[in-house]
Amino acid sequence: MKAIIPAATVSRLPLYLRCLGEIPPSQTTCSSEQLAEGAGVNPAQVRKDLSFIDPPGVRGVGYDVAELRALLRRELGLTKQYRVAIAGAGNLGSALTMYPGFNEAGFEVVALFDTDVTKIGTTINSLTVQPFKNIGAIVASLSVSIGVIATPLEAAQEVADRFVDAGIRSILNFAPAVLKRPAGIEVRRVDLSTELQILAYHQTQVGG
Amino acid sequence: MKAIIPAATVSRLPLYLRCLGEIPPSQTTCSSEQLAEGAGVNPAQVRKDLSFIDPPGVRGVGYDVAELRALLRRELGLTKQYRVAIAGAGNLGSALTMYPGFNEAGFEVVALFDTDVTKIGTTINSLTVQPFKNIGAIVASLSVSIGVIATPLEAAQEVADRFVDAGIRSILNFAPAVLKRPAGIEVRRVDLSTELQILAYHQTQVGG
DNA sequence: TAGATTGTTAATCGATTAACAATC
DNA sequence: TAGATTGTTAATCGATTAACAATC
Repeated sequence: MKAIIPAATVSRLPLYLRCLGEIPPSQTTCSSEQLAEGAGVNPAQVRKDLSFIDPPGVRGVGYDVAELRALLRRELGLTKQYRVAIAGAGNLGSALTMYPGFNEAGFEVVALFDTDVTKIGTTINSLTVQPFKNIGAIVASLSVSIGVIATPLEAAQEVADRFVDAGIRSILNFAPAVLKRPAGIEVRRVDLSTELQILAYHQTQVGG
Repeated sequence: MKAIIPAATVSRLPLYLRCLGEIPPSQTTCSSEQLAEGAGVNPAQVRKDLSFIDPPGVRGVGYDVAELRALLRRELGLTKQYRVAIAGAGNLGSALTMYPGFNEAGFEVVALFDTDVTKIGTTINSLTVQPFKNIGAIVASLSVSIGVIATPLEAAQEVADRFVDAGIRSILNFAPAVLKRPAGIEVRRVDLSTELQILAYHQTQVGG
């Protein structure tokens, strides 16, 4: 069992990884200050974060770019490919299916579900929309490990329950719902309307 | 000037608001425990959060649903309508333009920009895609106050700069970039790939 | 050696929560 | 009154950051 990395640190590691990817090959070493700049955090934060993963840093020199990159990928579990299923083939689900960033980051969308009979059987990004009731068999046969909920609010809890039944333990939820789920199931919520509401609050603050 | 509400509290207020919206009209009062359940937090957290906005709570009774709802909407600045401009008319930008949750929450997408000449002039959700270079005039004439970046990474900083030039002070950024910007400009970042990477990390933890 | 930069400690800061008096 | 539930304090917890010895 690996050391437990604080959640706040885990959420910053991908930023460091991205920052490393933007460093030109001519530069073989980088400092915590450079990573901090790229991630928008404090240099001490970077060093503290990296201290959880036994980093390849050399005092007076910095971090070896290639080594740190490989280490971060290993720690984040990105050395293997993850297969993703998306529930909800509406505008958002379709856009996510075609989102290039997922593939770039090593994730592959392999299944797309909907309950709407007018959508089932249609093809989006060379993926045929499947009836949601087949989720169990499809998730098992395609070894899906991450489920994405891109359905309306009303369907979200039901979809989450079926995902869990099908053996999925990681869920990315775009519906504005706080999902009930058993222990051990990780849910990340992306709530687009809430993000705008938070921005709206700040407009009231700065004299807008 | 209003009291400053901690950022963590601000990000939970929309959850309480949503929870209140789901309470049937027959129930005129609700407890911190009920709100906590709906938002997935501790009841003490709810009371503490609400204490920043002088809540209409009555000891032994609870909060008046209608009053608390109105207060939260007022505090979050949701009593007025906000106009939103989206940069990037690709799959994600198109999906966001059609996202029903924005309108439900009181936000109106009034402009959609792209630099791609094959997209300019086409119509998405009855909105004509505009050339990005016209952003200044359009933002001013339509009183846009929130900008959304749904472009590829390469264009994100440039779009942010133009948004700021055009007078936008609140930005929702879907590109995986940490944007440089002047003080007083609020940016919320939604990084879809990073969310998956965080989920991937947890799969390495629980024995996946 | 002098300069640079890490790794780590300890201090600071802020957020969460338990506890309970106030009070309906 | 007894029971319920808020508002608030104080304790706890965890995250951030300044500082600096270690060391290349």
